[in-house]
Amino acid sequence: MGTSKEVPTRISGSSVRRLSRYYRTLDRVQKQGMSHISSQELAERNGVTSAQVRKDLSTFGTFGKRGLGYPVDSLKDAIAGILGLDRQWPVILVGVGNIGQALLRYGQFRRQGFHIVAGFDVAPDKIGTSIDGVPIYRMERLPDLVAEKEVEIGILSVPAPDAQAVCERMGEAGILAILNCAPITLETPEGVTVRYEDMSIELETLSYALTRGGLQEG
Amino acid sequence: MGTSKEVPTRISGSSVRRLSRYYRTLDRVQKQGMSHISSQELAERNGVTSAQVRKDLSTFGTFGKRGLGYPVDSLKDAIAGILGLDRQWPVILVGVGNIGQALLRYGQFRRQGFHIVAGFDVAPDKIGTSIDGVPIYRMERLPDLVAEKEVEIGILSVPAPDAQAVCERMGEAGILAILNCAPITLETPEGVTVRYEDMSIELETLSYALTRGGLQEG
DNA sequence: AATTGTGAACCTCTTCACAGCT
DNA sequence: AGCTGTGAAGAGGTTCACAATT
Repeated sequence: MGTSKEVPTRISGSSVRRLSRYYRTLDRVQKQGMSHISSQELAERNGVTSAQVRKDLSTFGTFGKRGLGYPVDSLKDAIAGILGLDRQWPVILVGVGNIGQALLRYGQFRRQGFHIVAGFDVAPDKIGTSIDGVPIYRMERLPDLVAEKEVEIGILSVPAPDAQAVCERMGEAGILAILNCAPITLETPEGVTVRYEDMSIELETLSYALTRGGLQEG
Repeated sequence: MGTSKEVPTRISGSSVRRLSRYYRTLDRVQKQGMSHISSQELAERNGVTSAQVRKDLSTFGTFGKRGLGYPVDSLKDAIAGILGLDRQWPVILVGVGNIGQALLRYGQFRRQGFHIVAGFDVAPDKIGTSIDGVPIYRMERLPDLVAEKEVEIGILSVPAPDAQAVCERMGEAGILAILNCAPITLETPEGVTVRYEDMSIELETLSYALTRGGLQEG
């Protein structure tokens, strides 16, 4: 029965990530036919405390029933609404190299509502082809395709030395949110949100943990 | 001249990630022939404050010269030592699918000291082949190859439903650190460190930012 | 004059603990 | 009795601001 509260001013990235994980859990238990779930169980399945789960949810409304737990169906819908997963997001991908191609072929995104509608690259042998049904265009087409398909989200998977320049072109083309897979810190254009997907850094974090023994936080 | 302090008990993941980024910046400016760099400049290039940079470094020792900044060469070496980047890390990869193959072909890891020495899969048509020079084995070979090559780090890139079981087999085989690319929260075996590389969650974070407008933290 | 290293202040996120529903 | 929702307490991480040093 998600009583919606006033929009909370600003939520931390970690809190949003946890909501995504709860959503997955709810999707899974829903398929198993479970009708209610307690903060305790949601917590255990996600490696956090039950207080954390309740706090995260209470930021956005009152979803549970005391003594009973949370109704799976309506909580799932509520989180979908909060995260904006109750719609389709057209996405473009710039950089159809090794990693970019794998992402184009990764069907999971589409299933979750993120539909890659176009790829972009500079390599002449890639332009004009299509990968897993996604057409590959030359970089010059970026602005008009972003406008035409009303795309707000872009995946950046070019080599590190090109990433900053491409990031700027994406911003100019009207992209508002970038998932950066290049191993470099970007100077973000005004009004654009950037998230990092950086495997090298995570490997180095593991290297640190093995070298020094132990890390705070999951 | 990195005076090493007593080993700090426990460092946050974010702090380690920032050190990785500083390391990259140092690598870049070193190639440009810069001999010293200030906390201010290191900060700007990484989107943090100069106090943050100084605090991060001071956890591990005294590396700078007041009035001058940090000597690039020796600071880079010091961070390499802290993160354990002053050696080669043999790595195994389990799950030679779409994403796994891209990672096998991604040369960047090797350049950073993470050398994928073997891939594992259940598909008979993959077993016995090799991808970009990395031989692919059947899952049963996991324990003996981990032992033989003295591998501590593993990349997990199997489909979500198989991830928990594979994670446990990796733990039993002697793997101590896992980079999980499957979109699911793992119940970590005792003594094993896990990091998540979860593009779907980052996309959902972007979806949230676009829907609700704004996110805390970079 | 410039810039580090760091205690103290500040802020944010997490956990506690318990009142209040069901 | 069971479990949520939440104010208050507690931890942890970040920034301030300035003495110390080159």
